[in-house]
Amino acid sequence: MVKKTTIYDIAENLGLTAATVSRALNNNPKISEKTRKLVQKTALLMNYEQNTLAKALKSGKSYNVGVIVPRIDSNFFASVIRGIEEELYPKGYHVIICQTHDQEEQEIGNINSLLSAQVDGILMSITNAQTKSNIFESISKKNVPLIFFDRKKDIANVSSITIDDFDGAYQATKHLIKQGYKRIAHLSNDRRLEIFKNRFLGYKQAILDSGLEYDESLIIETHSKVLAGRASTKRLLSLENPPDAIFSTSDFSALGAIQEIKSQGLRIPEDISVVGFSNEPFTRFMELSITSVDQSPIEMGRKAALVFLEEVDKSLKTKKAQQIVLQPELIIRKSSLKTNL
Amino acid sequence: MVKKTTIYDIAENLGLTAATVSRALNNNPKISEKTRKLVQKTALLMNYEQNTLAKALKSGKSYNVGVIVPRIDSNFFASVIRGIEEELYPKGYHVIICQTHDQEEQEIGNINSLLSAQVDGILMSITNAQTKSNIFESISKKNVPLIFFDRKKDIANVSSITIDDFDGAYQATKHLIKQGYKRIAHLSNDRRLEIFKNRFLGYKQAILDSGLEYDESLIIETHSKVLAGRASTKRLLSLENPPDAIFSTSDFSALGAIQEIKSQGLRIPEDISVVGFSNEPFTRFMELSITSVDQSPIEMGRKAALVFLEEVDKSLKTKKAQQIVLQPELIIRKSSLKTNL
DNA sequence: TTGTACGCGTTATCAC
DNA sequence: GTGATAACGCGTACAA
Repeated sequence: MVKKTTIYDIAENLGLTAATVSRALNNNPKISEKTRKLVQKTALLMNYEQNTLAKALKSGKSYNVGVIVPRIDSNFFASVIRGIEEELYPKGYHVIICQTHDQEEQEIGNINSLLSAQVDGILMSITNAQTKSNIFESISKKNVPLIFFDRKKDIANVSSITIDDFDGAYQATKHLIKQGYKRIAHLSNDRRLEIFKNRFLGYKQAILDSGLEYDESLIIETHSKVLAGRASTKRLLSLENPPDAIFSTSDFSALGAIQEIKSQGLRIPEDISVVGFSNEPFTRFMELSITSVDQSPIEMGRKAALVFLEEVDKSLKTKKAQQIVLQPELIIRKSSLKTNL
Repeated sequence: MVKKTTIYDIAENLGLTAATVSRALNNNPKISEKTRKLVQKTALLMNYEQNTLAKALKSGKSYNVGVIVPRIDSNFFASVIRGIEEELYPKGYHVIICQTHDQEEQEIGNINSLLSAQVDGILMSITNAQTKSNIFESISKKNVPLIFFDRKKDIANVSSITIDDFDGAYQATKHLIKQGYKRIAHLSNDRRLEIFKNRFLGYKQAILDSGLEYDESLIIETHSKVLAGRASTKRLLSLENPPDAIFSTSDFSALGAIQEIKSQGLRIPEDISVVGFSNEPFTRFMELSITSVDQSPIEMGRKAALVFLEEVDKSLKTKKAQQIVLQPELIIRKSSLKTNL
C-alpha cells in the first residue's frame, strides 16, 4: 500500500502545523491568503486526498445515505434512485443501495447494517406492512433521518414522498368508464400497504361516482408479477359474468392479464380493456402498448433527497415531518383506447 | 443525538480498561472466559454498537465496496449486483452502487468519488472503450482491488469475470442456421468493447463455418435501445436483398427489431427470425417470446465478489489476476423456432 | 494569523 | 490475562 499523504506531511514539508494546513484546506476565514494558496498548491503537488474516514469519525457523519427498495430491477425504483443520486452526489453524499426482495427479514437486516455502517440517513420504500414499527422508530430515535417514498407507513415525525395513488387510480378507472366499459375489475395487491389501499379506494370511488355497480367479485388481490396477474385474470375470465375491463395496480400483473386474455382468443381493447400502473418502459414498447399511470419517479427521488438534506443537520426536536404528495399522470395507450380503432 | 455507548463506557462500568473490553468483544484468545462473558453481556445490556468509522480509521478499511455499472434498471446488471451482495453481505461488506448512464465523465467521476470514499475495492462493468486506461491503473496503484465483470478492458493485473461471448454468439447464429435461415443480419454495438467485438466474431465464425456467405452489409452497429434497434432494422429491411434472420447483441434492440418487422406486416419467425442477447425477463413474457442468450448474471456477480475477497487482503505483489469465463446458455423461444409452427 | 493540545472510538504493542 | 499508551487522520477550542 502506497502511504497516503496526510495533512501532517504537508505541514512538515512547509514548516507549518497540521492545524494550519487543515484550516487552509477548509478555507477557514482566519488564515492568510498567502498560506492558503501555498498549502493548497503543495497539497495538490503531494497528491493529498482527504481521509474521509477520519473526517467522518471526527464529525460523526459518514456522508453515506442508505436507500432501501424492494428491488432495483424495476424502472420505477431505479429511477427514484437516480433522482436521489442527482440531488445527493453534488452535495458529497454517497448512496448505498439495499434490496429487500420483498422479505421482511431482509428489510430489518438492511436497516440494521445501514445503521451500523453509520449512514447519515435512510430513504426507503417499505416492503411489508407488517414490519414492526419499532424498528422504524429506533431509526428516528438515533436521530438518523428516515424518509419514506412510495410505500410508506404512518409514523410520527417521519416524512414521506408519495404520489396521489387515489387520484391515479380514480383517473384510470374514470378513463375506462368514459370508454364505455361497465364491468371493470381490479387487480389489487396487499392492501395493508397504503399505496395499494389507496389505489383500490380510488378505483372504487370512480365506480360509485359513475353510478356503476360495485361488485366485490371483480376485486382480486394478487402480486406485482406477470404470472400472478395472469392467474388472477384467468379467474376473472371464468366468472359467470366476466369483466369487460381490468385496472391493475401494477404493470407487471397487467402484462400477465394481457397474456391470459390473448391466450383465450379475446381482443384488446375491443372485448376487454387493460390499464396498468407505474408506466414501466415495457408498457410503451409492447406491440400492444399498455395504458398506465406515471408516477414521476425521478421527481419523487429528488424530493426525497431534498427532504433528507433539510433534515440531516437538524435535531429531532426542531424538525417538522412533511408529507409530500405528487400528482400522477394517466398515459393513455392502445390497451384501453377503444375509440381509436 | 443520543450519546452512543463506547467501549470506554463499558470499561468504566466494569472497572476494566477499554483495551480489555475491545479484546473481549473481538474474541481475542488471551482473555479469560469469565471477563469475555461479562463484557459481552454488559455490552448487550448497554446497547453497545461498534463504531465502524473508528474501526475503519484504525484498520484503514471501510468495509464498503463500490460497484459501477452503466445502469441498474436492466435485469442483467441488477442481477449481477444481487450476486455480489449475496457473497459480500455475509462478510460484513456494504455495496455502494454507482451508475454511469453510459457517460465517460460519470464513469471517471464515480471512480474518483468511490476512491475518496475509501472503498476497499471496485467492481465494475466499463462504459466506454475509450476511457483512458490510466484512471484504472491509478486504482490498482492504490492497491484497491479492481475487478471487471461483463464489459472489461485488458489491463495488467486486473481480474475479470465474463461470459464466453464468442461462444454465445456462435451458438445463437448456429441455431438460426440450423433452422434454415441463410441471410442472417447482426445488430452489433460499439465493437471497441470486447463483449460486442466477441459477439460479432462468434457470429461471423458461425457464418463462415457453415459455408454461408458473409455479407458486411448485414452488420449494423447500433445501441442497446429499443428505438435504435428499430431504426437499424428498418435499414436492414430496405436492403435490396434483406435478411431472413437477425441476431442482435442486445435484447432491447431485438425488441425494436421485432416491432419494426411486425409493423411492416412480416411474420416472425416465418418470414424473418430474431434472436437477442441477455435473456432479459421481457423476452420470456412477450406474447412472441424472444430467443436469447443467458449470461448467468447472478453467478457472474458471485464470482466477481469472490475474486474481490481473495484480493482484498493481499498486497499488489502477491496477487495474481484471474480471468474467469462463464459459459452462456442459448434459450430458444418462439421468435426463432420455425419448426415448432 | 498561527500553534498547542485534545478528542473522535478503536485496536495493536508493549509492559506487568 | 489485563492495563497503559500510542496511533489512525482530522478538526477545533483555546492560547499565543
